[in-house]
Amino acid sequence: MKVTISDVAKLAGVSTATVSHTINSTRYVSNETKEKVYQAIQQLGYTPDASARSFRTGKKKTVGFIVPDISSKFFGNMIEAVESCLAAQGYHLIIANSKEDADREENNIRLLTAGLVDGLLVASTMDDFQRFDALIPNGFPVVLVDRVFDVKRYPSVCVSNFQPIYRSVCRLAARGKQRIGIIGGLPRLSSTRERIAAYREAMQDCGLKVDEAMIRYKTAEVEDTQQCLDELLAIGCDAIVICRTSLAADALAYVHKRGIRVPEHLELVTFLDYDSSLNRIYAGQMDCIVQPVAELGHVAGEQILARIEEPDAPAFEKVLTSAYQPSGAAVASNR
Amino acid sequence: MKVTISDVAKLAGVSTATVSHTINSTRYVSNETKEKVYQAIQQLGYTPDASARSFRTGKKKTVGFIVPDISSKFFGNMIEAVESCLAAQGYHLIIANSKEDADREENNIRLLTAGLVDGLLVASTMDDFQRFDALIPNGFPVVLVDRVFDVKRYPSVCVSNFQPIYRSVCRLAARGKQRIGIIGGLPRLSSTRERIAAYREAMQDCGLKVDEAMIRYKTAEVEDTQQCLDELLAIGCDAIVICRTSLAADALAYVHKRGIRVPEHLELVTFLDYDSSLNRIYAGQMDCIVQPVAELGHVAGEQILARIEEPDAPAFEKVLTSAYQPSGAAVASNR
DNA sequence: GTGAAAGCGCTAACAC
DNA sequence: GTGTTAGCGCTTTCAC
Repeated sequence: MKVTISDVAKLAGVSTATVSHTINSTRYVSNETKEKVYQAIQQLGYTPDASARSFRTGKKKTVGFIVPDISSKFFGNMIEAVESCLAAQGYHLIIANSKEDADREENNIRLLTAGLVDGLLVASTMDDFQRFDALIPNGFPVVLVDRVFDVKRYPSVCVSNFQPIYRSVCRLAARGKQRIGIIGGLPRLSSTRERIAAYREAMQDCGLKVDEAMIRYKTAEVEDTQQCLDELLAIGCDAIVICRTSLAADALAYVHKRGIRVPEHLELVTFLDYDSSLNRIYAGQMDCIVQPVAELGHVAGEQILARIEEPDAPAFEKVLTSAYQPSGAAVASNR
Repeated sequence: MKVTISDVAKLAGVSTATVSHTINSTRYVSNETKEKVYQAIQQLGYTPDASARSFRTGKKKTVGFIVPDISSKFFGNMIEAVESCLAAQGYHLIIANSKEDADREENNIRLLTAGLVDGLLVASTMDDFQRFDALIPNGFPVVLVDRVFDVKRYPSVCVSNFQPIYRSVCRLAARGKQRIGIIGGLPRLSSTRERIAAYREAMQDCGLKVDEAMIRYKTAEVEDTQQCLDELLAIGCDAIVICRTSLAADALAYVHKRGIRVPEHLELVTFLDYDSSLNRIYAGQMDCIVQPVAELGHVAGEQILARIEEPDAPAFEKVLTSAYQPSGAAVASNR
């Protein structure tokens, strides 16, 4: 049978209120009484029931995090940082995987906001702000992570996408590259759009012509990275910017297979997770854009906790900056 | 203000019982009444409160998973599979990170079993079964994942560690290798112990001498993979078996840096996550042991759900087998 | 075919 | 310094 607070109270010869106040340090209890209570708790092996407690108080001590891809290094590292941050404050983390599917995301938001969590972190796969907004109960604490909407109604934590791409293109141009291609991620995501915009702007600023064929997207339809590469190489690209870590390995493998040498025949710039194994092996051969994933997670965790305390604080936008690791730079060793 | 079931009942002109039965399909309700209830729910925007519900029913529809390293590809992929499996049955996943620290694990077990989850998946970092066992409330559904104890009181799902290592060593020996080294993971883990045991047995069976210096462990103390490698090379190893994916990249990078060619000068065998980028690039150069991570997660999810339904079912042990990908084999392409 | 009402275990007024 | 007690929102037994 389950041991309840009144069992403890009975055995200790005090009221349930006293037991509650004792374990929660929520009002003065004499040392003598405390002693009796702890004794009884010990003896019965009592553990307060978390679900009764959260039902009563309305606080779940739990945060939900909806990610588009749990198993990726990018979100994996972020999840780790978020969990650390929450655990330090006695909060738990519920993970939901949207798999880049808006319907799944919608479903997850509904389930989690219905009394399961105190706040929600979302790396949204939605492009429609109205749809997202309609799902969030009034005043429910939400922090957007990594991906934002045009309408800035929710606080967000993300990484600057513009600057590193702009800089990459300029560096390539300065080294004499003329036909710089780019492979983006899902076109609907804010991060992808920002990166492509940066690419266009940099190309123009460097006096290079933007050939629309040099802009490719890695979508579900374009299954094969190889195909993207073939097409870019076919139209004479001498440098390629890769916007997703997950493509970098495929690209390198394929390029090697075709006997194309990096960076002599083709220059590559890629986003890379800091502790990706690729980073340790290939960093010297290409410019790498390393996003501060752990910091992103940490800040996201802090912010959602802050909003749980203070749901009506004004929305803010926090933008972190990526590290830039030029080819040839020494690679920091990693744990 | 929060909309409750009685608000709905009032508006619909029925009792709360009827509302409850309507939304849960738990007893007959006339179509007419149903209609009224749904109408009221719609109108008020009612959502049943999950925490009241779980308090009342005792079912949280939530499973905890304590992992030693959230951000690793191995556990990341497993988490993904577990989440899929649970989500399909309407369950949520709470993730806790023990960071290979027994005290953190203990704390997590305590917190999660205290009314937060219906069942627990644990990839335990503990070596002391008594300690672990004492933490689990009587009859609480638990499934051990990837790491087991000598005492088989809990059901478990893991991967055969013996066979792939044994086979690797035999293959290396057959190719004429004489001094085969091995770098294991944390010595206290069941997986590590099984692998080292397999190594010893295979070496003996192949008529090779086991030099204790050829058995190294990657612990927190031995910070550097390079040091392990240097020492193994110094004592003349002509092949090395690497038991942790995370070491493989470091090892390859270092070996390349030292100008040692694989597999001409040194043969490598490594555990590798299926979708590791290394897999796609280096698989041809070394024998790889690919663990069925997703299947592991899927089975673990199934099993914990089964035990939540049937907590007293006899403990079982499920052992999955790794795939063996010999060097030179074509690498399966990956999403 | 539906309603009334008793709690689930806990916290937090309010009372003394 | 401690006790009494009213619920939190829901499910479910018992009754009609």
